[in-house]
Amino acid sequence: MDKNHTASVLIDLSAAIVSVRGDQPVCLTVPDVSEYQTPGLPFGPFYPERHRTMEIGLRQWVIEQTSLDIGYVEQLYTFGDRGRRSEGADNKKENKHIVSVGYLALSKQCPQPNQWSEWYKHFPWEDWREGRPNILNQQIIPYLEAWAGSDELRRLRLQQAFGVPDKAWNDEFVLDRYELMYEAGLVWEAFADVRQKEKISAQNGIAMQLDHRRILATAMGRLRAKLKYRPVVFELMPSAFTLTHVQKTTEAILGALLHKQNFRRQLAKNELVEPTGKMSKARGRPAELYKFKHDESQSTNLPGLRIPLGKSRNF
Amino acid sequence: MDKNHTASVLIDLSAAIVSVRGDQPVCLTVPDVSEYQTPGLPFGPFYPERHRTMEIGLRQWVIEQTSLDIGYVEQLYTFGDRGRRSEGADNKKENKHIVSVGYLALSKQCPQPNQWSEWYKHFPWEDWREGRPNILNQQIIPYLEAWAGSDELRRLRLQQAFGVPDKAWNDEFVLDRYELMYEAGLVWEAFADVRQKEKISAQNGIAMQLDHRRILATAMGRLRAKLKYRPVVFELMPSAFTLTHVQKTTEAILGALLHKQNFRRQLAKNELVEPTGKMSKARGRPAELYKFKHDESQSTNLPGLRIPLGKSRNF
DNA sequence: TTAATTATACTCAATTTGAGCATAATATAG
DNA sequence: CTATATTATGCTCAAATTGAGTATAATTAA
Repeated sequence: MDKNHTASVLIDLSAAIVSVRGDQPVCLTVPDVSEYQTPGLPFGPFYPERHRTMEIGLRQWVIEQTSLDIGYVEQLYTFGDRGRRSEGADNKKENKHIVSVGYLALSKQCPQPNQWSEWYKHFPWEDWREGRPNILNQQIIPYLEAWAGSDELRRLRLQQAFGVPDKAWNDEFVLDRYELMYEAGLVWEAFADVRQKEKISAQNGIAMQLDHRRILATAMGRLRAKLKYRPVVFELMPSAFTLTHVQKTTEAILGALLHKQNFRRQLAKNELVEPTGKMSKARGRPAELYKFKHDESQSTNLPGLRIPLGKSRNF
Repeated sequence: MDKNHTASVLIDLSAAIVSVRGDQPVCLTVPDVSEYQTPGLPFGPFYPERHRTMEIGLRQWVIEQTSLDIGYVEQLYTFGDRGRRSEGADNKKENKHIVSVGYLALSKQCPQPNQWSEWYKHFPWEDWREGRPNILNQQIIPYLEAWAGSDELRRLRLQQAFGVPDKAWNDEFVLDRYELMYEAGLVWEAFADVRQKEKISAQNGIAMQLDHRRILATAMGRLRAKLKYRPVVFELMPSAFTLTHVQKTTEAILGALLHKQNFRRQLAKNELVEPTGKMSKARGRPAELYKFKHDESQSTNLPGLRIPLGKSRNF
């Protein structure tokens, strides 16, 4: 067998470029021209001859295509089963297989509002800031329970991912939940057939092209996890900010509310921020403006702010 | 420009297959036939037409080539700059670029002892179980300080990675340390030139082929980190074990000693193990034999044993 | 029989956490 | 101008967790 032939692939560098607008985490998307108009993540091919590393390649085309200042970049995962349907009719003209390397990038600003898509429109079950999302009990869980039936392994995975019936919800398991819903046929992307697609339409969040929603799920989970032990929030903050602003940003990403005083205690103890002396002007009492104490290039390795998640949630 | 030509690559799936033999973490290696006889990690090409996902591809050739039972598998990182030297003379016959996807796999047994290589022979500065390794103060740190000179960024990275002069050693920053040493020309792999290679010979740990030592460093760091919040140790344990055995295995991987009583307290609190009723027979007082309470497929997501690292270290 | 070795139970102070109350400083409604 | 809403910040306090031991038990080896 000709190894070089069957083993040759193209590499796409896909980026979940995340920012926070107001109290909503958003993600840069590009519109789809095809019939379904599902948005997709921006991506570019990796040219090994031009770029020494893949991260350099990624930064390159992000600058070219978006002219965004992305500071923090982290490789997420490499997916070999891109659209997951090699039987599908989609890749007719391409003979080559495509492997996509997913990246998470953080951006302080998000200009051109219509290019940015809110996380929780794609994952409505992930935002618990106003309590347990209705969609869970009304749609997702009943369907998944039926799907699991008496299959022991399925029930176990259901318990792990969604916490049903008696375990706690873990905000980091975004990907596990999405994968389970995919397998159970609860998301649009799981169907190759047009008629089946139309049946579930835009329920359970807005779909994305190819495996892009999966990459976004990976990004969300990773960012939520990282937030708890590395000070990456500051990659999403302007140079001066109030402590409440940091908290709101953190809450947006976690999809959960935090105890205010304890959150500040952690920030203070970890000595991550220092006051600028200036004050913010808003509705209530003015707040001190702070700035991040350290060089941002360090934020990957710094000890980070342990987030006070509390017991009961919702404060 | 012909995009399809310049963007086409081959994908190698490289595996750091880790086990623990006695009190030493080991890694499966394959011997090198070239003049230097540097060992390498096992790897196999990814055939997208044959394997639905890359993890399936990896498991496939591991079974074929090693007939090992690897339970836990985790994708580590995808390296686009394989040998890091596209100018080098090594890839003369190949026109294709190679991207290597690194995996971490855990194995309970390690038969054929000579095929397995001890971690700390490749990374002697990473084992702190008998105190701070001499090689640090005697060789590595002085050299790195000279290399850093008055370069602010270099000194900062030195502080981050090696804790000099006043920060604590972080056992997870294995890759950062290796990368720094690579850049500073402290490891064999950093040189393309034969004469330069011979100058540093086998100091600073046994070298490996291509970027394999980098992949191993990534694996070590990731496993050390994971150990602290997920019960992956049990992927390295036999079906029945003593608590001391768990601790010794954990210490081997972390390269640090732990407080015995507190370690057991964590195990007890997290309800990860249950007694089998049988006893071990060894030198001192016999110890209860335990078994892992949960299905091992769960160990990826379980809450895990928070390791009591202590303040002063060395108990 | 003693010493060395290993296992396990238990203690206790220090620290960290979860959860809350109290008070301060501003804007805005009336 | 005063009351009220709103936000910021200081402080308390019990509960839980952690770090670091001491004490004692059950073996083997000398």
